Amino acid sequence: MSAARTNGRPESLARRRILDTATALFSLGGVRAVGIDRIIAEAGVAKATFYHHFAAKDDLVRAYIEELSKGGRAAIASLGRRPARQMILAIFDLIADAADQPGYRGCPFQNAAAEYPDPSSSVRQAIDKHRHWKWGILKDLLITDANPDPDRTADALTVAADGLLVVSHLDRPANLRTLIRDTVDRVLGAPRPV
Amino acid sequence: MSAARTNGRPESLARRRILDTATALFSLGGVRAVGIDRIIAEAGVAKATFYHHFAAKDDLVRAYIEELSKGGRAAIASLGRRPARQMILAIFDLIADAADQPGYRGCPFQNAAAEYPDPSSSVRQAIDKHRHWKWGILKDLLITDANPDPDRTADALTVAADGLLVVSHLDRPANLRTLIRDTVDRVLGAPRPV
DNA sequence: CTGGATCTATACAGACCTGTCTGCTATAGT
DNA sequence: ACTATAGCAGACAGGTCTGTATAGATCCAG
Repeated sequence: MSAARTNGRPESLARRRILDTATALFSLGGVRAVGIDRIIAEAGVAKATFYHHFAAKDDLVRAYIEELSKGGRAAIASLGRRPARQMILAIFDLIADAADQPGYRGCPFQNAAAEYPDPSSSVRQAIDKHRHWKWGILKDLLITDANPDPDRTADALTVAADGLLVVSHLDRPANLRTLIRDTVDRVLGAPRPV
Repeated sequence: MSAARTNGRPESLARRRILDTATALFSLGGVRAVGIDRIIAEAGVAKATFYHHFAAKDDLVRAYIEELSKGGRAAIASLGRRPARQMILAIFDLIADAADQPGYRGCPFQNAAAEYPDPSSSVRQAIDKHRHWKWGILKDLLITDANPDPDRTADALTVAADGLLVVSHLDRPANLRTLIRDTVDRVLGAPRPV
């Protein structure tokens, strides 16, 4: 599956290496802080090759965002089927999984957005697309769960997810998984343990 | 009041202009994207003067964070006294006030943190200090409100505040004030309107 | 009245950045 | 066999960045 691009040819190996390297470096160090020179050096690729595949750095950044989005979709798809409520909890647990990774630096979508002030930039548009997709996933699960107000509750869950992503990075709470469960329970109105 | 620094002399006018200019430019454009040259140009200050007051750019960034923190404290202090629960809601409404500002670009603390990956940097430490202070404010209000678990609920409110700051910027919901009230109600367990 | 602090103006070093260009090689489809 | 695609290597232009240095003006306290 999916070693192919939109046309028939297989994806270029060099392009793949560039994208993988960029994903690692951007996530760890931020977008502006990582230069093209470093990316092509660590990817083992000539500069001309880079600019053959990407018209400018911003195109790489957009591809990086889309790569992250693809990864997020795959992570959720691989969760398997469960009841809607458990599904939501499993999705939120992915936040803890990410935070457990060494070198976790917070949500890369939020971080990238912070470096692109212009909301009409292609990078921000790619981020918007991902966020809209994720919101739709949550809403669908809430509908399945017979939630009385899925739109509004999806908003509240989005707030919770973003907040947990920020807190998991900046405050590094010891009991993150408990905090996640507690937060989801508060938003969905479940009885909270003492 | 308070035109004085730690020593007896009044705060330097040039330093004040630098800090005001930096606050405006950093908030709007990000930290890395705004250079020293632009700051001193718009502040109307010589470069030597800048480096007389700040040893390096990072010192200015730390001062910028502390300036923002001071502003946040002042904003909360100026709310006046009300019952604890209303106080919490008033604090959260400050998020909507900020989002209504033209050129709002999201929480400047979150944005600055995104540009400083190293948690031990002085910038991140200043951000940590501010976050800890804010958490304490919320906890104290929850104690006053006779909340059964003020620590855990302060965590949940912090999650809510950070999430609302992200969402108010990236999603720009039309009914932000309603979303804020709804979120706080869910976290504190109040009956939600249909 | 003298020395220190504050300030302006400007030039410069050295690093790093993005993006272009030239040359050359190898492979694969038509 | 020809040509388009993909790739490597490296130089280079032109800009921006931080931070330092030089040289002089102003003001105030001891």
